[in-house]
Amino acid sequence: MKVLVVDDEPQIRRALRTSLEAHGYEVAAVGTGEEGVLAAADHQPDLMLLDLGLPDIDGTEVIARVRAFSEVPVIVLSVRENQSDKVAALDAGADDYVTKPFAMEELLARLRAALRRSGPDEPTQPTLTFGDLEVDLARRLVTRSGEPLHLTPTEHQLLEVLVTHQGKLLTHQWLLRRVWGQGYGTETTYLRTYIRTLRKKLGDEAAAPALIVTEPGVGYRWIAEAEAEA
Amino acid sequence: MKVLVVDDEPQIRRALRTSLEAHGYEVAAVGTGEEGVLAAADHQPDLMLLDLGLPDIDGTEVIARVRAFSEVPVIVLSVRENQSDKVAALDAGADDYVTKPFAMEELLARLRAALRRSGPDEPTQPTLTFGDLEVDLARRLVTRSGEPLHLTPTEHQLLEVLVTHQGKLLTHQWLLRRVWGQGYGTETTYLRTYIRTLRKKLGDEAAAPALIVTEPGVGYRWIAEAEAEA
DNA sequence: AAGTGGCGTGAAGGATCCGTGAAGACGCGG
DNA sequence: CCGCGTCTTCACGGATCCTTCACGCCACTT
Repeated sequence: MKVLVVDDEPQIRRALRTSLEAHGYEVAAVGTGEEGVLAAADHQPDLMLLDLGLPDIDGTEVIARVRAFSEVPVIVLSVRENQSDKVAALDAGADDYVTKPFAMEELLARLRAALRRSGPDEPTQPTLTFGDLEVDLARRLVTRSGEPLHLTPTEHQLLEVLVTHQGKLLTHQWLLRRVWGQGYGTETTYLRTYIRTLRKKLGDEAAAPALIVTEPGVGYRWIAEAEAEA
Repeated sequence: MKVLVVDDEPQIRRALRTSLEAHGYEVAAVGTGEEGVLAAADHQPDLMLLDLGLPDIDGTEVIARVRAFSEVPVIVLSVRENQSDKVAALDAGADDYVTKPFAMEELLARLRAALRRSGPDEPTQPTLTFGDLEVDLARRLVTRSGEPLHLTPTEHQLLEVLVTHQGKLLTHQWLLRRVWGQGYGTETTYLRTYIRTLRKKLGDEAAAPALIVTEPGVGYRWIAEAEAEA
C-alpha cells in the first residue's frame, strides 16, 4: 500500500514516514502542494495525507486539483481547529480530517478505515477464458463447459502458474521451484505426472496439444490465448 | 437520502432529526443497538449515525453485526475521547468518528463526505435464501423449512463467513483467523468439528454436499447460490 | 541400425487429510 | 454447589493426495 505524505515540515514528514513504514506501508513524501498534485498523478498512491498549511497552494485547492483526476482517499492533517476549515476541506473532497497534534494510533486507524472503503478496487484478473475452459483465479475455481473441475492443490497451483505466464517458456527447474518450493529442481517426474493429470482434466492431448505444449528437454509452455471477457 | 440515527438520549435524537430534516434528509431514529441493527436491515439507510454509549449492546458489536450484511457508511458519535475506543470503532468497520459535543456544521460536512464516497453500492440483502434454508444476517436467525435452527455463536459466525463469501474457496487459515481470531491458523480440528455440526444442522452431507464443499488440503467452499427475494 | 535420453502412460505404496463419534474442560446461571 | 450448554481435544477408519517405480514410445545421436 502506497501512502503519499504532503507536509511542509520536514520533521513531521520524517515522523510519518518512519511510523508508516514500520506498519508496512510504502511512503512517498513531498513538501509543497504543487509537488503533491504531481506526485498523486505520478505515483498513483493508495492514500494521501495532506497538511492544510502549505506554503504555496491552499489545501482545499490541492484536494480539488487531485479530485480532478483521482478518487484516491485523502486524509487532511491540520493545526486549525476552525470549523469552517474542516467543512471546506471535506466538501472539497477530503475523506477525513485530523487535527494536530494527533495520536499516531488514531491516525493509523483512520487510515485503515479509509483504505478499507476504497478496497473494492481490486484489479484482480476477472476470469481467464480459453474456449470452453474458464479459470477463476480469485475464487480458485476452474470450469470446463460449465462443469466445475476438481483440482488438487498442486494441480491448481501448477495451472495457475501456467496461465499467468501464457506464451512463456517455463523451464523444469523454474516450475518445480515455483510450485513445490525452493528445495526442488530436478524432480521432472513430478512435472510429468501432474502435467498429465492436468491435460486429462482440461481435455488436452499430448500428441496434439491445444493448451500445454511440452518443449523437449527444456520445459512446458501454455499456448492458449485468453479471450476477452463478454 | 435516508439517515438512521441510533442514540439512547431522546433529546439528541430529536435535535439530530430536526437538523437533518432541515437539510433535506429522511430520518429514522431508534434508541437501542438491537433496534439499530434491525432498522439498518429493514430501512436500508444510506448512512448511519451511531452513538457508542448504548444501553444494550456495545457500539463496536453493533458495527460488526451491521457489517455482516451491509456496507452502509457508519459515523460514530461518542463522548469518549479515548484513543482505544476510536481505534476499536474504526477497525470494527466505522467510517468516521466524531466526539460529542460536536458542531452541527462539521457533522453535516462529514456526513456529506461519507455519502459522496459511498457512491452506488448494491444493497446486499439482509436475509439470504438457499432452497429451504434461510439465513437472516441482521436478526442472527437461521431457519430450515420454516423451523428455526439453534446455532451456537461460533457456528453462526462460521456460517456467516461462508454465506457472505459464496463461491469462494476459503482457506483453513483464513477461516480460523476470521472466526477464532488472529492467534489461530493451524487448528484444523476446530474447523472439522464445526463444519460437521453445521452440515448436520443444515441438512447437508459430506459425501454429497449441496451447501459446503470441502477442498482437501486447502479449505472449504459454500457452493449454494442465494435465490432472489420474493 | 543400434543406442540413449526424455517423455507419456499406468499403477501402486505410503503419508496426509478428512469425517465421525465421543469425552473432558470451561464458563455461566440457577 | 451443581447442572447445562458450549468449546476444545483425542482416537480411529476411510478417503484423498503425493510420491515413486516400471514400461513403451519417439526423436535424436552415434
